[in-house]
Amino acid sequence: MNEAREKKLDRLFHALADQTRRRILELSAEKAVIVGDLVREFRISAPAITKHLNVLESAGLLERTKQGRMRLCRMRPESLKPISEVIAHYQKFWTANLDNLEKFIDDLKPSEPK
Amino acid sequence: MNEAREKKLDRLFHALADQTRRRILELSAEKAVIVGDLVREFRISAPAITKHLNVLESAGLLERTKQGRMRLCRMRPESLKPISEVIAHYQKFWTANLDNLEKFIDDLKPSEPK
DNA sequence: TCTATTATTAACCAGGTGGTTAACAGTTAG
DNA sequence: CTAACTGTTAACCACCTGGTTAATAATAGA
Repeated sequence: MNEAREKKLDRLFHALADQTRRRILELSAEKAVIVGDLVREFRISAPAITKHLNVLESAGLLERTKQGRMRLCRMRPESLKPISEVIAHYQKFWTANLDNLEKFIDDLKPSEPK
Repeated sequence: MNEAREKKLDRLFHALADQTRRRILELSAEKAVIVGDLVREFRISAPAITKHLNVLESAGLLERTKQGRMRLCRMRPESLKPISEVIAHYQKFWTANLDNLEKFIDDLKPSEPK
């Protein structure tokens, strides 16, 4: 019943419970993206985008930096760790696909440090 | 842009974005639990619990069965798979802790089939 | 059958969410 | 300095959320 952690999870799950926000994360995961590009990508107003960015930022999922008169956004993937832990906690109840997961992890490894 | 899948993710993430609902899942993950016990566990009214159960059920996270005049609830852990996939998609961006994750998976395995 | 128990539905309420338009602020370029 | 561009803030709106109490439905037990 760690209250702070529970509130953080509230913010994380809520931030992810929206298609537009998940899309923003996807677009900003690999490289920083300009806010204006997001406004052009989605068919909603600039203030609406700003609000989504605020939600994502206050959940810790994204960080914004200034660059000239433009703002850059970049997802912080490691912010998903708490959710990953929650999910992992329940995976033991559906262990049927455990081998698949293990294989997936192996595929993920870039290369053996040897 | 699979619309149905995105809506399912909306419902899943939204259902999880509440401490009470996450707690209900925790309580009902290992064994079915009686609705009345949930009402007693939390300090909110019975109708409030019913609403939470509706949210969880419509997200596919929980199923209810009748037993006499009582209702039993049980979490469906495999319903978390879609979220697990989303998270896994981003884990490659925080591969620093990949070894820890791998170790975690190994710990999870009940025993080597040998 | 009549009563008590268990849970849901109905009706309502305060507060939050996601969208809008209009106004503002900061930065770059002429 | 002035004008244009980029993004945020302010004010507003319809709708949803999570809670309440009161009424209802369904089952069990006397």
